[in-house]
Amino acid sequence: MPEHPTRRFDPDRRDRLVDVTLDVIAEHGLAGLTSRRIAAAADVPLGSVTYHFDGLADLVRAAFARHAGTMAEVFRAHFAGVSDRASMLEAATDFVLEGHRASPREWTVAYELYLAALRDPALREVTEAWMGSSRETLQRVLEPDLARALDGVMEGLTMHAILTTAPPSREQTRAVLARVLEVTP
Amino acid sequence: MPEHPTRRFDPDRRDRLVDVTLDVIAEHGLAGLTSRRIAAAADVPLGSVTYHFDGLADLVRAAFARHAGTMAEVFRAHFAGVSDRASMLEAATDFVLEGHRASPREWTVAYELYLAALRDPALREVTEAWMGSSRETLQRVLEPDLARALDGVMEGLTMHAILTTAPPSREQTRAVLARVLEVTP
Amino acid sequence: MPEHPTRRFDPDRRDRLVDVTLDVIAEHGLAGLTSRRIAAAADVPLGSVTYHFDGLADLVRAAFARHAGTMAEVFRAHFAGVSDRASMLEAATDFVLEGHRASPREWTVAYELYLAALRDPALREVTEAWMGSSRETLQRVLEPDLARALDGVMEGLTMHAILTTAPPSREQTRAVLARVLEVTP
Amino acid sequence: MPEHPTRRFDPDRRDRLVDVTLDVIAEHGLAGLTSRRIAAAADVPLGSVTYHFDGLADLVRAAFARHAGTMAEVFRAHFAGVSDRASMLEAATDFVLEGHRASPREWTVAYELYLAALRDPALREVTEAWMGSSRETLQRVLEPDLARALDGVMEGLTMHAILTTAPPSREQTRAVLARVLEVTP
DNA sequence: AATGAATGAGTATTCATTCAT
DNA sequence: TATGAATGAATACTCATTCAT
Repeated sequence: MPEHPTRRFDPDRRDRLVDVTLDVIAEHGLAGLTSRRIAAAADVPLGSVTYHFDGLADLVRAAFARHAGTMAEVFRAHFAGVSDRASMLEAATDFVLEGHRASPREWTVAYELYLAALRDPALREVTEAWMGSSRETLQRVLEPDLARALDGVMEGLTMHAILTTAPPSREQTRAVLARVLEVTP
Repeated sequence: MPEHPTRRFDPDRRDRLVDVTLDVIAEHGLAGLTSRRIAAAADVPLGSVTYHFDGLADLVRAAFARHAGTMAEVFRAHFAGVSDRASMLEAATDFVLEGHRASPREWTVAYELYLAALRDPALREVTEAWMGSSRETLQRVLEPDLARALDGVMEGLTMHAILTTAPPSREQTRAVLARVLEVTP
Repeated sequence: MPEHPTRRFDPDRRDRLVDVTLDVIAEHGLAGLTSRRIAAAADVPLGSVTYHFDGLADLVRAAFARHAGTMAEVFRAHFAGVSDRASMLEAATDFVLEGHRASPREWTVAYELYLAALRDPALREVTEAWMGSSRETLQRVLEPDLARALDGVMEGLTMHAILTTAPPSREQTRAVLARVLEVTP
Repeated sequence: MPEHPTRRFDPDRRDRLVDVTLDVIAEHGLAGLTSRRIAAAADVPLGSVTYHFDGLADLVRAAFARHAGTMAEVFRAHFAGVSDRASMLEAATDFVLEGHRASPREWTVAYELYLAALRDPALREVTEAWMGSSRETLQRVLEPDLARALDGVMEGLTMHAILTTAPPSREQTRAVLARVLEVTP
């Protein structure tokens, strides 16, 4: 008695493959991503992967695009209530600290995307769009140069927080962001 | 007609394999790193790779360790002449701008290392040591918290500069670093 | 967004599949013949191939049978006006020269059929019938042995003409056929 | 106890793969040629095929080249003792009759080569060289035009003899060749 | 009657690693 | 000491065919 009694109808499969691909990238890295692992994680026969996508690269692009879209939306939502620099400071501080605490998986995938984008122009479009979206979000309150600077600074602080075993304190993070934003802490 | 005319004496081979491994990682990513590519790039027989190292993972660790060591030393040298916050500002600004201009290859490899370290504890030691060295360098002039903050900020600005098609201007970079360092620009 | 806008009524589809199969064989060879290529070339959904035929082998047989039938009819028509050896010589000369010039595609398919027939008895019937028809056509004017000989000789000359980059001249071809037919040129 | 006790040294393997490839082509046709079948027929692990050759196409080219070379040499040897048209007639008659009787396998492979050459320029070189060699052999005794004609005629008669269930008689074959060669039978 | 989704067997090829030489 | 030949596991991908809809 087979484990999959010939599942003939599964309309969300394409979607699930994309999600599962991000899981596999998070766990094994792009270097450890294989069709087999994806198929196994999605509980789907191997041939299904190349049936739904034009090869693994195509699936990877779809997955990264979804990830970037999700991340951009999370970013937008996180800063939705911000109306001035003072509240921006609080939101940015939270973002860095929560970011590395609550979603290391997401950041790991994001860094894989960054790296892959250096070699794949199609992914470059994804990262560009994501960056653009982030800056737009920040520019609701900040002038362009400052938005860009803050974006870079948050990125660096988050990254270091994720890479370090000893994460920074809230005060440290808040203090440096306050100076970048020229807000008196 | 052998491709390798029996090069029997080649004492630097182990070293060269390590260097060449970094080249291959820079060009093809960790995902595209194979023993065969390394051997070909080093103009060395395939068996030589697993003869000199206990498998590919071992060679990768040696390569990343060398890379981190080199980068730490470059960092130390770059900030060697810094004696106060004002000169630190200039050095940091140069570092970010030159970094993304002059050595995208090195940064690419560094990001590969960061990601790989998330999964390989042995590499984690390498990144920790590197980070420690960087902070030590900065702490010659800055108090620990500020050193740490500057390190993260520089990382983020460099990374964004490398990922973006439109790099930041020197003024922008300098301005944000000045605020982080609390130096009047 | 379906690629095929539900073409529900298409009575000639079976026929078209047979024709298109010959096209694909001509272009990619029997080794490169796949259901997918046929479906794509016929602008028909993949399932349609195995819906109308009992598998690919069945379709291939139908296609080769049609090809042989068409070729036999062309042959018959070409020699329809021949009434004696002299006019046979002209017709045969034309056949060899036009054959390799005007329809290399058809000969290519024919050779694929010959080879496939060596392994598939069902196709053997097709080639036997075709050969029989050809001889019958020639025997309208020639005695059996000569008909058979001429058939073989024309085959060989056509084949060499198709395979060679430098095709033979009309005079050469005519001269050798004249001797075979014992007609004073 | 494995059937292959890790056979580590087998210097003729490359050669054997080429020979075995011709066997598989003879039995299954180019359409039925796979690396697995070759490996199994050569009693060799699968990876060995692509270790010794740059892909299956490369091996196929090597195999066809060897086949053509062998066939050309057989041809040369067969006609070595011929000194005039009369002895040429006998040799040619034997060639056609023995050819289809003694070596249908060889001719099958040859026809596969002809077809493949229509699509692969590299194989075209092989067939051109073979044809050139054949004509050279015949031109030792015959003028160029006649050599060419005889070559084509023998090809056609052999082919028909192989394809037909009822082979031609020696008298028939001899008679038509005599007329082509303008020798009184 | 017709098809798009699905599948598992099969494809060529690449891989890190082993080991007889 | 060093290597080229060798291997079997793994790779991505294609295939003819099935079948629920």
